[in-house]
Amino acid sequence: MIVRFGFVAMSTQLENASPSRTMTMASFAKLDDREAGLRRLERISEENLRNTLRLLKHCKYMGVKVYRLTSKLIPLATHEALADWSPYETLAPAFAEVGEFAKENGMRLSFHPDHFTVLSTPREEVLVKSVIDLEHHVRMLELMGLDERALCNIHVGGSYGDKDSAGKRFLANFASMPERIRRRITLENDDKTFNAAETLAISEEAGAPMVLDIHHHQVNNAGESPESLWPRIVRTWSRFSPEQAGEKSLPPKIHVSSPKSASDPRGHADYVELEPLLRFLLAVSDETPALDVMIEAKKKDDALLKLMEDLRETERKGGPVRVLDGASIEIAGG
DNA sequence: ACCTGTCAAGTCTGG
DNA sequence: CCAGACTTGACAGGT
Repeated sequence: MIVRFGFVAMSTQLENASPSRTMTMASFAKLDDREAGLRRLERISEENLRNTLRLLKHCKYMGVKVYRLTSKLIPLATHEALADWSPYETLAPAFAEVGEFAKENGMRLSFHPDHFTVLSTPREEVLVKSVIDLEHHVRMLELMGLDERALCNIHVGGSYGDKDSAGKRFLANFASMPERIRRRITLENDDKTFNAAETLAISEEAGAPMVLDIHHHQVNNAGESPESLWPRIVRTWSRFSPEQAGEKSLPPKIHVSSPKSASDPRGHADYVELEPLLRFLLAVSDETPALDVMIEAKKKDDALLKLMEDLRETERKGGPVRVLDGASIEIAGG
C-alpha cells in the first residue's frame, strides 16, 4: 500500500504566508467608501491566493501531494450583506494559477467547509446558507480548473434530538442539490453526533465517498473497530477506483490526529502519535492499494515532518515501512 | 511589539 | 427561552 501524507491550510515554517487573511464585517461596515472596501477585500483575496501558491511550492519542496485549502480564501465571500458582490471574475487568474501549479505537480487539493454548513438542519434559512456556501467552494475549485477529484468534505450535522430524522433530512436536502455540487462532496464521521457507522450508512445512501477520521472514531463509536467498517468505506470511493476512473483515479482518504490530553480527548494535539496510525495502516494495507492521510495536528506541516521522521526510524529498526520520499511511504501488504 | 477581547458561524447545554 | 460554550485564526484596539 502506498500512503501519501498531507496537511491543512497553513505552514509553521513559512513566515507571513497566511492564506486566510480577512476583514471583519464590523470594520467593513465602518468604511465610508463601500466600493473601495470591496476592492480591498479582493486585494486581500489575491494575497491569500498568492500565499496559497507559496504554500503549494513549499509542499512540492517537501514532497507533499495532499493539501487542504483554507475555506477563508475570500473574506466575507458568502456574507449576506455582500450578496451583490461577485469577486470571482477578478480573482479568476489567481485561482487558475494555483490550480495549474497543483495539476502540474500531481497534487490532491480539497476543501473542508466549516461546521456551519449543515445539510441536516430543519431550519430553511440555515439550509439556504449552507447550499450557498457549498456553491461557493465548488465555484473556487472550478476556477482552479480542478476536476471532480477535488472534493469538499463536510459533516452530516446536528441531530436535533432525533438522529434518525436528521439523517433522513440530510439525505433529502443532499438529493435536492445540483449534481455539480453533489459530486464534489465527501462525508466525514464527527466526534459528537454522527459516528462512523452512521455516517457510512448515509454516505452509501447519498452516493458520497466517506472520509474516515480515526481520531473522531476513537471518541465517538458504537464499539466497532474502524477496520471492520473499512471494506464498506472503500466501496464508497469506487467511482474513483482505477477500474472505473482509469487515469483519473483517486485513493480513499482518512483523517488523523491525536488526543490533546486525557482531560480533553477530543482536542487536537500538536503532533500525531505514530503507533495507533501505524496499527490502522497495517490492518488495511492488504485490501487497499493506495491511501491518502490528512494530518490534522496543531503543528500542521511540522507535525507531518515529525511523523515522517518517526516512520524513517521505524524503517531503520526493520519495521514494515519503506519511506519513499518526503511525504509518502510504502507499507507491507497490498 | 505585545496583549486582550472580538469576530464569524450553528448547535447544544445549562440555567 | 435566552445566554453562554464550543472552535479557530486573525482582526481590532489598547498599552
